[in-house]
Amino acid sequence: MDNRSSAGDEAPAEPLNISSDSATASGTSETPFVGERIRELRHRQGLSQRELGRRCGVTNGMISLIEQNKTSPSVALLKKVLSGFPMSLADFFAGVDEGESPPVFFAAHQLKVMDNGTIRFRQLGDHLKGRAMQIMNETYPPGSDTGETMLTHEAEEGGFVIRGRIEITVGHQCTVLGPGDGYYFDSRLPHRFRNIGDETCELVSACSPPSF
Amino acid sequence: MDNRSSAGDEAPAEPLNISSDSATASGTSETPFVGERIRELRHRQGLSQRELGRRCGVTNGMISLIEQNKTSPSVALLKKVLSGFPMSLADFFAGVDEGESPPVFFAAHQLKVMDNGTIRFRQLGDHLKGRAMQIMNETYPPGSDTGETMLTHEAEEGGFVIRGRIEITVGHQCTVLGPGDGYYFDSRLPHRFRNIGDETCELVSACSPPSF
DNA sequence: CCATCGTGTTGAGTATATTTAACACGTGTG
DNA sequence: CACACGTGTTAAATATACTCAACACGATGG
Repeated sequence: MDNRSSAGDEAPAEPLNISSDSATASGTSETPFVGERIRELRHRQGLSQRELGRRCGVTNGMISLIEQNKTSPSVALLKKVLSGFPMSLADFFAGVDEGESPPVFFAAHQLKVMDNGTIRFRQLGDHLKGRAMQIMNETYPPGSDTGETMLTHEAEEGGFVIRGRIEITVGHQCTVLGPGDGYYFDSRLPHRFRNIGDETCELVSACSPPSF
Repeated sequence: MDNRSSAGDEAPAEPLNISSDSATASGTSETPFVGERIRELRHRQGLSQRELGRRCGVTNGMISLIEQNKTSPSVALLKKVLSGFPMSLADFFAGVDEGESPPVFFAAHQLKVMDNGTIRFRQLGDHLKGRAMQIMNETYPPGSDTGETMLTHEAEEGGFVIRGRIEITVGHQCTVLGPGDGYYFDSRLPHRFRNIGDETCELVSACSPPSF
């Protein structure tokens, strides 16, 4: 009935550890910022390790180890610790790797242009990493269509129609918008932009956080 | 020299456990959303537990346990898992307790209008609480001026000029932008918008997070 | 029918997170 | 000086996270 001796169930012939994968995605799984941020938050509130521990139901020793990055706390424990400040998990991780971004102005010809063949996107700025938003000026010729789109990551997007008309479908809702109209929705919902008129449509959109 | 036998070093006469603290701050230290979100993200990418595990260097069994909320992963492991999508810790926790916001379309006459006397702001949506962005269509008559503005809270803002010309000062930088040009800066820097031409200027701006 | 590949789950063993209770150092006081 | 109280750190014990390898179920194909 069973296949216990079947050939290679789970044969990790090679370690497959992160060693070679370390170049992938966002890195090495080390999280030194956790300890630093906890200590900073605690000091800002003028608390000792023991005081904080008593507030949130965690031992002082554990807080010491976390702050020294000698352990990587479980999500559950980290939540307990943060409840002593108080601060949410989202807020804790939100400000982790933000660098101070210098002010920038963009002349029209300096914008990053992406072209779909038909639809043209003019984006504010090139490298969006670390930015809160992706702002674009989009041009839809008559008949153009994005097809059904679905962003994998959590985001919100919205925008204004500048000229022309465009049909927007979000989830099960569908409308045609004209100049001065606007939209705002959760990017995880499937959405589609389609120019069903005979005039080119232009709009300005913003997405937070950036989708790429 | 030492005080090893000192009275009550660390005398937790009462358990002081979370039992009574459970009502404090943001709660019970349970994090059921972690498993749900991981599973959702994995399905959205069409990955099996084993595939995801191989990508990020975590065993399939561990992913199974996480998705069932039978364990609370360490921050380090969660980071490894997310690197398989890829998604940052910040993005993961950012959308944790947001209610699903319904898609919304706004006809031009339904926009919330705010008026400075001279400058007119037409805002996408009314109650911005819980939203990632504040998107506005702004109209600056000739001679209008915001004066020096400084937001107290951390935010970024940017936008496009639709028509007319406007002088924008951010920190120590100053430029005049025309149709098709754009800007993007950190809201904490002092900034000022001024129409020094003889034509009304219109622009679309976005700010994340919303300033009010 | 049995074998093979796929999936997700689970018990046992190992590594590590977390607690408990001590330790070391500094400060003020009798 | 001894002593009480403050801080942060740490060894040993315990609880739990994490891995490894199996198990159970379903689909496909000989």
